[in-house]
Amino acid sequence: MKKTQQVTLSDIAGKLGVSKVTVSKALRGHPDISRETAKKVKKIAKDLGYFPNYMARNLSSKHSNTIGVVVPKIAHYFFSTMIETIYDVAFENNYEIILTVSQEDAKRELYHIKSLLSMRVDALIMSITQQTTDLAIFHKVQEMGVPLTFVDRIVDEPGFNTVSNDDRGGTFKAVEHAINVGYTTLALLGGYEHVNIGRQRTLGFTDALAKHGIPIRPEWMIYSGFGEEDGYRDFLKLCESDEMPEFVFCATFPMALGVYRAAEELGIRIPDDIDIMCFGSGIANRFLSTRISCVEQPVSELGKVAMEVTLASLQSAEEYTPRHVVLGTTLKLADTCIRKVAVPKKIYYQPAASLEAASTGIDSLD
Amino acid sequence: MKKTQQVTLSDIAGKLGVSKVTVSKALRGHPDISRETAKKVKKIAKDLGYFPNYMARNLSSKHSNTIGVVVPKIAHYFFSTMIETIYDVAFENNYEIILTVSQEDAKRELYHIKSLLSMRVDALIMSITQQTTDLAIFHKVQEMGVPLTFVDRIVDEPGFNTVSNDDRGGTFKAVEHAINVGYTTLALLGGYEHVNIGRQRTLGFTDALAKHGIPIRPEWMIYSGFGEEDGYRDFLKLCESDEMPEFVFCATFPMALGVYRAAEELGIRIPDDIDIMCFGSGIANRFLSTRISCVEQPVSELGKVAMEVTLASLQSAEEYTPRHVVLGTTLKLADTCIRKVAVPKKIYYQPAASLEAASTGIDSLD
DNA sequence: GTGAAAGCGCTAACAG
DNA sequence: CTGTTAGCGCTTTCAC
Repeated sequence: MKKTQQVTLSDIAGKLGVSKVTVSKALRGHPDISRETAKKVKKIAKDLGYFPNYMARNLSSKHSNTIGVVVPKIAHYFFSTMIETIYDVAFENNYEIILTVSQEDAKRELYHIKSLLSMRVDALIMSITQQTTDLAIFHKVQEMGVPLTFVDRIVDEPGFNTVSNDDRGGTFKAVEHAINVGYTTLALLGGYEHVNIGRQRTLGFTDALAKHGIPIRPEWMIYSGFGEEDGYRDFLKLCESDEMPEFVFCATFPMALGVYRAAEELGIRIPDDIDIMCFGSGIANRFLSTRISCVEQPVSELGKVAMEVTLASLQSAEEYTPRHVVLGTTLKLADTCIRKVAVPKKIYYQPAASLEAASTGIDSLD
Repeated sequence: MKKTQQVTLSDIAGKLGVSKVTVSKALRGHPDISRETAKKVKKIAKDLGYFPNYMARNLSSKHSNTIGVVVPKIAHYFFSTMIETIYDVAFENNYEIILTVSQEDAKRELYHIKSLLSMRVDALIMSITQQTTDLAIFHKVQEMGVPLTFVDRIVDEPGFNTVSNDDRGGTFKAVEHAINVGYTTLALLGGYEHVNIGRQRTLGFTDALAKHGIPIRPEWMIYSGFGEEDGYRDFLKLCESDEMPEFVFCATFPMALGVYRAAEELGIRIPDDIDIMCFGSGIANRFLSTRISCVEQPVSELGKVAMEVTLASLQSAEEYTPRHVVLGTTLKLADTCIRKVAVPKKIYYQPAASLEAASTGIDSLD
């Protein structure tokens, strides 16, 4: 479809018998222009249905008033909430957001970053994918003088702003709580170790075990991803081991949901047979019959702070000094890990009757 | 922070001793250029870390390869899912999406549309807010020759593309199902009547009642919004009426969730004491102990079709003929409205004992 | 206060 | 195949 001829500054200028510079200034409220002409200009602009052409404006003014955002997912409680806040803060500050979605695909992420750079965004905010390993583009961004803020899924490199949760400390608190509750055999479903949040949450887990002199059992530390399906699969895998732990910590809420579903299908009761906690929460939690106790992360706050840090970098005249903000978490107890309920079970060492029951559960999985 | 001097076409041209036009063409794979020079150009471009400046490109080429999207919310199952699909289709077609969020605020919506127009998006996709009444801007968009596609929350005006659910038919199916199950006293929580989806779903409801000769009782048609809180409040209001219906249809899933919560707090059992269904679903449904039967809407499909329709409008040479796509829905039965279970109760006509129980429930609300 | 000139980085049209 | 010439619509000097 062919666009209608747009009205331009010159159109207004011609109509009023002034130059387009005057119009441009008038429209932007430049002090050069008299109140009177300004008013006249604005009226005509409105009558003509004038819309400034940002492409042209940005081309000459060298900045776009635009911030590029790259996230792995959007139909996801954590990200959509964070993004919504980013939009709100941007709106308050007259910035426009250009949001792109990598779908957890590093190639697509790279594509979007390049695209955003080509659109000449003034700054970049991103949560990297689980696959991202090549950091070259980030250094390129840095060279180009475009402030870059990592949020939640951060990159451990100097030179960039980072805004994250206290992943390690939060996990530590939760796991220590579980230990205090009385559990001595604890497992971790850690997502991916090569991803920052996975690594940090793992450290929080091992910190707690170390502090309380509980030996770490590698077979109880499982990594396969951060999603619900991963949690589901991890839990099944855990069930195959010779001995079951009393408690499982999941690196994300979706993973815990996967565990929840798997346990339900296997007829394993939470928290009676096995107890769980996780990092973060989601909408579904309110509606579970056994709501999962979790490390509550300040989701909106992450987005807000990321924007603030980014705007601050934009303001600083020359080089910006990268900032690193770590937000605190709080333990939120619901229906799990309230008191010790689990009885250590060694499924595969149990009498035949129980074994049978367990495997029936497994079969029902299909 | 000051941006680094960007490398331009001329830089590459200078380095290679050719003109910038050659470079421009080479980079875009224009057939004019020989394979050899093209290769050389690309190499230097890469070495220099060249990024095309889209502002400049778009300014001269008159289109931005960009589609503007305006939605009321983003941290919301329906919209985030739809948006994700929009992003996917855009990506496949080499379009960039500029997403804006109106937060159900008509002023903000208007602001964003203007902004998008100023960014010279090639087309617009939108779901209007619940407040939107002034359609002037949409006609302006039309005049400017920018294809506009409404999705889900559509506007009943000629000249625009619309992609929506079969709201009326879907609701009809559900309500008729409830009637077939045996219910004769049915209520509707309809959201807002002035919003298209509210109006259509209301029609579906009344259609079904009319067909089966069931009188419409205005006090059982409540409107106050589409959110969870609205459903919650509406249900409390319903409870205040002299007589309770056997069945309630909610215009959205969040509303049904509100009803669910309210009922739970009042000690009213679903579906035993009152049965419900709703239009649409959400993540939480899977985890409810009583999963709500619903009219399933093709959420991703809405986004996909909206994009396709929009792209088609973009392709058509001159004027585009507006298309109106209505997507079918399917009835998805879960744990509600399976069979008639409700016993008509007239709470306020019951013996004192029951009355007391009921009001205790209400008190516990705080 | 106002405007003329120059140019942002790129593409389109045409000429060689 | 390659290059020249003209802008796209706006802002930024810098004269007047």
